[in-house]
Amino acid sequence: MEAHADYRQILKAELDSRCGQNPRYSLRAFARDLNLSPSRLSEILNHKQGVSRKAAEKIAKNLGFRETEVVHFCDLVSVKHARSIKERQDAHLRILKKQAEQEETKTFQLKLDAFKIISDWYHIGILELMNMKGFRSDPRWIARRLGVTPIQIELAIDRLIRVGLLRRNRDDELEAVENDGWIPGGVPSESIRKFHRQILQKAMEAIATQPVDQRYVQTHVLALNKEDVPEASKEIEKFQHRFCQRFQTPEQKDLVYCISMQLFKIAEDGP
DNA sequence: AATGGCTATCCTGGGCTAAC
DNA sequence: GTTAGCCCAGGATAGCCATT
Repeated sequence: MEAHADYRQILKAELDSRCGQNPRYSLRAFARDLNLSPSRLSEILNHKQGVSRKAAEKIAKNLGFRETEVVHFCDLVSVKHARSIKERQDAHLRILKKQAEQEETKTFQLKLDAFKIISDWYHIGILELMNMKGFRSDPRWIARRLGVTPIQIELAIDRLIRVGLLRRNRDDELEAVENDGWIPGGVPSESIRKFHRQILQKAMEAIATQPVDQRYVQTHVLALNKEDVPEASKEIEKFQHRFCQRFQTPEQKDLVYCISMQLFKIAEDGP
């Protein structure tokens, strides 16, 4: 059962779902299945009448809810219609508790998703692949291009949809969602380290497998003053920004490339 | 504790309108 | 004509609450 603020929303959603599955299903049919008169159900759905906890329990059971869902449904009813203040307050507290639990689960899932997205390079690969000419939403097609398994791609797509970086349009085709580059849920530093390790691994593979005319690998070793390191980092950042602006243009592309630059210490001056 | 007023639920039955 | 959705009236019932 989805989280709704109102028990009427649950009933309407259920009716809607049943009508979707069976075009001949109706409010009357729903009333029959819930063991209510059609007029009574109509009045409930249209805020003309309320429901007692006892009646709510019967309805929830007729909807096939699990025990905890029955209680939650009854609480949503009680908070609106219970006659005693205490019963309404108790139901309200239970609803708040349940909402807090659901929020916690959702936040945790988002954090896990964000962690996976930044730490497994092919998530970003899928998003970049979408800018390619002839992009196909077929996980097998994407998997072949990125060199990972279709299952990994399917899971990655689900994850990207959950965090709101991807969506499916009416034709079930994947679409990137406009965003400012921020991944919901925050990104733990360990996942960023894992991401960089994977990219370096990919660079090593490229050196071994890609022809020279299809890759560009340049390394310079130079002596630097400690106080110049921040400025050097800033210059690399500026270059990468300029580079991406020049090539990340709206038209369709035919390849996905990775530019990765490192500036790190390989030797220190002696004591 | 018993009582009565008040309010809301629950149900029945009938009727209206619109779509098929 | 049938069906569906909605509306209304009216009565039985149940729970709350203040008063006695």
